[in-house]
Amino acid sequence: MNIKQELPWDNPRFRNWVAVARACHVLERTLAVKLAPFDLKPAQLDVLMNLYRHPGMSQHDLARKLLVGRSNVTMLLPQLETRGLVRREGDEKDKRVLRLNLTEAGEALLMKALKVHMALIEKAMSQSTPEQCDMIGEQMRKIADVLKEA
Amino acid sequence: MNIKQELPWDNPRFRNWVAVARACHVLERTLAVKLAPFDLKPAQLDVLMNLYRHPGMSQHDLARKLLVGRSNVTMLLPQLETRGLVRREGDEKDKRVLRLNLTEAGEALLMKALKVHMALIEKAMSQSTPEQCDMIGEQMRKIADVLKEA
DNA sequence: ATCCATTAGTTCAAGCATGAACATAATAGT
DNA sequence: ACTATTATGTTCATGCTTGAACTAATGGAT
Repeated sequence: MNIKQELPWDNPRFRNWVAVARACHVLERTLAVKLAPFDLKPAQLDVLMNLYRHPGMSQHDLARKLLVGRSNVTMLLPQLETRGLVRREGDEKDKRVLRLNLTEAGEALLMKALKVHMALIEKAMSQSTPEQCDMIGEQMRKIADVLKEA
Repeated sequence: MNIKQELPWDNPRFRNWVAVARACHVLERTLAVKLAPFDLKPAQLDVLMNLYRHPGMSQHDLARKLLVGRSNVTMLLPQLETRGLVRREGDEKDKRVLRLNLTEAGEALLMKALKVHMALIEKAMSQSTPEQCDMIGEQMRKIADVLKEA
């Protein structure tokens, strides 16, 4: 049997996925640079975005949304809390969980950072027609679903 | 002026890009799990793949291909060299550069790991038609180009 | 009531990636 | 030839993420 059985580089799926990964990587790095003036990392912006959309969520739920470990959330939050961007208060009924909310300052900073994030994504996706863009999103959601069951 | 000027969540481009980022994230994590039996990280597999396709490349070139810093490559290579997967020899003409090559063992391990990688990507992209898949790749390459000039 | 399993959050050590500062080699200008 | 600039690779301190081990609270079974 041939060692070099149909090399991946000849496979369209492979080549195209590599392109996806590269685009993600580049956009992530670029975002990090653009967020530096706000003293925010992409991961921190993700936290603020999720708390804005889901006020009062627990750290566990946040970790699942962000696709990271619970310990990561534990390490991430104190920084934001100390900076007065996030408020963390224990749940009355279940004393294990901590309810997370944005402060005024947190929401204000989020709005400023979102403008930068939006502008970057607009720039990146401006190459695609709305139909192409929707199709990409649809396929990517399918991929995430398929892999989550793996 | 309204603080909540057209929130990003209503913007198709934003929503769809978030899907791209999530899909990337999930696939990367899944790949890490599937590569564990080979004692390989995704980043290390990337190195092997690039050395296979571009034998004799320098560390600087490798760093650019991988979109990482030069120091990262410096930290990454000794592990692979010690394991006998990669050979590093100084260039004759330019004594600054180190020429990188896969060993027999490195190539053999790469082939095994590639099967896993390919299978994962096949599974993920099997949802898309070949036309959709190509279109996605094309758009993503455009995105990477647009952002690199940023 | 008591025990056991589950769940939320924390702590900690290890592994990675980064950027700045550095050493060395090549090159261009004079 | 001599100097200044540029390029390659390394070192090191920092910060991020992870997974395993831990504490504490909840809930269900007997």
